Amino acid sequence: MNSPITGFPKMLYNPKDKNSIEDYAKKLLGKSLVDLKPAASKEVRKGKGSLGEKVEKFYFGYEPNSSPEPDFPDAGVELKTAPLKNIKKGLRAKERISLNSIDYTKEYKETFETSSFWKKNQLLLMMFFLHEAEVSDINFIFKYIFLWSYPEKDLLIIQDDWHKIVSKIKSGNAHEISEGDTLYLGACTKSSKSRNIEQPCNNSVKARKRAFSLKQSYVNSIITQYTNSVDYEPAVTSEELKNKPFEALITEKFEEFYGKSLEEIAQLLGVEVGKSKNKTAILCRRILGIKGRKIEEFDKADIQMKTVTLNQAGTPTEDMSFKQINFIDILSEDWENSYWHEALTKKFFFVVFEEFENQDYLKKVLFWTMPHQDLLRAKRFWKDTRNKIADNNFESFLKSSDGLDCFVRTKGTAGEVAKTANGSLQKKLAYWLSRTYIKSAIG
DNA sequence: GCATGATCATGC
DNA sequence: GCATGATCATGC
Repeated sequence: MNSPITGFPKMLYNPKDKNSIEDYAKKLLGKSLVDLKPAASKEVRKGKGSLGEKVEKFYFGYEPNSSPEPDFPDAGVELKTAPLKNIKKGLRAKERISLNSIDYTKEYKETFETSSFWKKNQLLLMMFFLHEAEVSDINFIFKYIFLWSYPEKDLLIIQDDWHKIVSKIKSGNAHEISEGDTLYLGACTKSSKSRNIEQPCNNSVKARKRAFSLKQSYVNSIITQYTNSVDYEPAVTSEELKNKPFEALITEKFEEFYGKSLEEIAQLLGVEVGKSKNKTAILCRRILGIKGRKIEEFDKADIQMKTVTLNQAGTPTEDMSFKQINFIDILSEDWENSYWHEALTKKFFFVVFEEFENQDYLKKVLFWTMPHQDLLRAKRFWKDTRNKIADNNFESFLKSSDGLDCFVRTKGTAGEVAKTANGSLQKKLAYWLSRTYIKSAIG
């Protein structure tokens, strides 16, 4: 134990026994920290992570620390308090879970088994609480508390993720690490205020400070597994993952249909796809053996599947639309927590068809993450758009003919309008990526 | 062939 | 009822 607080009652739990720790933690279910530990109200610290520190100090009775060991070293248990949000369908992860920060100078010398991530985070005591605006953290109610270890199949993907992150450090590209590089285990940026730091294999470019993290989408899957509300189907098996990386396995499943038309593929699979606008998306799921709507690994990794149709010149026939611009929300965003940044730092899965004599033929598929340089250009576009909205200037957004990667264009059902910050109404607009840019991305 | 404004189909 | 992904229709 790390320096127990003097006078703390002995043996509320056995710090060497994971089950004892879990049982003791579970006494907080349906309660807030201050319900059981009124003394916590004296602590003045606020902000992100402060509830976790208060739980450590007032509930478990040890001082928060930044040790490379798990919080309960003898039991191998790392404590994680994590916020939930309430949406229509129930409780969901409010954000990713940040784990230990990455020491670029050390991590790349390790194997997965000796890595800082694995040493500290192989067994997590999850303490999910419902976050509420305008409520102080000691009053948040704990909803789910349980020990979490990674299922074998997830762990195969997480190992691969760890190797991807480390290989960027090794190749001197720590400054180009993106959350879209990996599937479940991410390398998220630390506070935007922290200065860039040295990386070991590249003396000329500093890198953002990052921490290992479980992606928000993966945290959601932890919750749905715990609450038995899984609604997705797997595209690959553990056995397959032992032989090949996820991306290669998925690509293979599509390769056997390269050169075939939508109709031919449907026929070969013995499925009916109809004529709707989402027929391609349905067919893609069928190719992966998915009968329903959700693909387990795509869902957990938050991979954006996008279908692209090329004309005979090899240019996509359409630009690619994203969400509507929320004219009010964008004003309180900064770049790193903006919708557009989030949308572009995800991993994409492009399914590319080629149009020929009114038929669409499957040409290829690829996983893609936006390169760092392009993201910097997207940032300039986003700032321009945000500034114009802030100035109530809705007449001069960057548009398709400006020839940039990103532009603003209308979107929405017949004549729909949306509110702006000053209460006026404007035609609904969306973020778009130009077909020229998509062409260069899919190569 | 492309830029642009507009709208559809689906699902939640 | 509306957001989202996708596509259409028109004009040049």
